[in-house]
Amino acid sequence: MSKGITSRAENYSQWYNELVVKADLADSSAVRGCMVIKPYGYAIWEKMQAQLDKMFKETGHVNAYFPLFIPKSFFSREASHVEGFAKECAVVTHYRLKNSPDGKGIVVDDDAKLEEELIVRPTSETIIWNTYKDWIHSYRDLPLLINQWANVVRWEMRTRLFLRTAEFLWQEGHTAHATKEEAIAETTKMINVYADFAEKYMAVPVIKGAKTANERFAGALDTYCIEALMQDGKALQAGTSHFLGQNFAKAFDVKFATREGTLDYVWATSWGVSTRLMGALIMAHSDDNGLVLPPKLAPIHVVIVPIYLKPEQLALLSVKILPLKQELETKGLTVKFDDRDTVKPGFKFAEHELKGIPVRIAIGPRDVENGTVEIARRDTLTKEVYPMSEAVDVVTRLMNEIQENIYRKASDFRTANTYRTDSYAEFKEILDKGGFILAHWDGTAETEDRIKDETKATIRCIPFDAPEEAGKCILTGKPSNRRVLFARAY
RNA sequence: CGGGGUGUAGCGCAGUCCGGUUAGCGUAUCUGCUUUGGGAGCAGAGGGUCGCAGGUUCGAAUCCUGCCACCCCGACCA
Repeated sequence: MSKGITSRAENYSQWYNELVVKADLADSSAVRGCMVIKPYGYAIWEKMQAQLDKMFKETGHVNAYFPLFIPKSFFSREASHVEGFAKECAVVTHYRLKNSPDGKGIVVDDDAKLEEELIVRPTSETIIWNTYKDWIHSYRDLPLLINQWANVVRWEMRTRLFLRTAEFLWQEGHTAHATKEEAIAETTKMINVYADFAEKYMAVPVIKGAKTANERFAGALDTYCIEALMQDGKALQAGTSHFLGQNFAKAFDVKFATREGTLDYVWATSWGVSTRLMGALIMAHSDDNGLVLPPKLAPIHVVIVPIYLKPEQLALLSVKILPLKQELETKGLTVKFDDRDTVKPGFKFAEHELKGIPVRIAIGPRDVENGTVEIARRDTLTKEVYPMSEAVDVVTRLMNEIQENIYRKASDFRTANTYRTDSYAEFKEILDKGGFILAHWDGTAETEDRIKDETKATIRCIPFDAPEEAGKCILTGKPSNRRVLFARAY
């Protein structure tokens, strides 16, 4: 890496603070571990939301909303779930404040203690399954395919902007099915939706696979995930889809009358992606000049910068620019005409690059004279002069080219940083450089833990497409029949 | 929760060890003129509970005590 935003930083938090703050995406908030998502950052999230929501609906899901507060007793009904989440929950214990007797501000009113504490949801399985009990009685009520867009709170000991904030925005799908097979099919379907979204929209290549028992969601029988590789060589879990079996149905007593007239517990799945995807997007593509956004998720596709000396010249340029803007908009593009007279063109160029706007058009008096425009692309930082008449075609073509190019770049990067090794010594060396490692593992939690302790590497997943291959565990030498994906992760 | 660090103008920092002019620099902001095809220049102006509370002192950003907040490293983490 050369000089610039990505290389100046000594660690990723610093990298992040520098880029995220400068590109106007988010700030740390006054509240521990939380963030303020700024308008430009939120606009990117809205684009993600819109596309994901469309994909959920295309796969038969509908949206609903469930409470933020979960009675503590709900939580303890599923044993492994409470074990997985209890340590990191925010708890509401009182419902009133009062003026402090000493006149110094406000204190919690001890008389207003809740009989049962409320947990601020870290995930909604429990409150949703408590509701599903009333909604599901017959096989005719199934499948129930619901998604919720919400905020959740997890009081993590250590937070990182976008990657692990105390409060974050996400969607969580919660489905109920009559059969095990159907629930597993749903789990697979949704991990595929996530993978498609990551690759086709975010332009981030991902590896689909199953989590090991150690890394599985608390309360799930199986967890599928997509894993992406960031530019610093660390892995990021970008989305998960869980097969919950009948665990929650049993915990919340959700039974249904089958077609055959028997009574059975329903089969469940849950799946989610969060604002962490913003982190993935930033870390996967950004360069030393700032953010690089895939056109399909960029809030602004094209910025037009007029170059002029006097206000009269801006008026003349506008005559050329406004019709061009309009024509681009009819092609479905979002176009910003940056006619601010408070900053110079050079400043605008740098600013739009920092924000990752895919294409920039500059028009000055020289262009008006020649009937041309200058078109610059963010991904390659190259610029060329075209006849005005070709501008719309060039820009629409560039949208596809840039989308493909940044995917290819990320994909090439991943290929170059994915290793296979059968030597534990080499395994450790590779980890220090960063990247994915495909290696054999004996399948035991003990080995997985020991590797984690010794190297900080975790098994990201057992890739679905891992071919059968006889080998020996990298640590113990015991037999293994396929390679699994190791990496240091966020 | 353990280890380390930092709190001084919107932002970034110096000053603190060794107390002493009116608390300073960069940047941003405002005004004016000149500039405008890659982050403008000059001149002037405004902006401060020095994290909070107490103490020592003729005098505290600076020393002492207590507290708070944030950041980094670790433990932890669908």
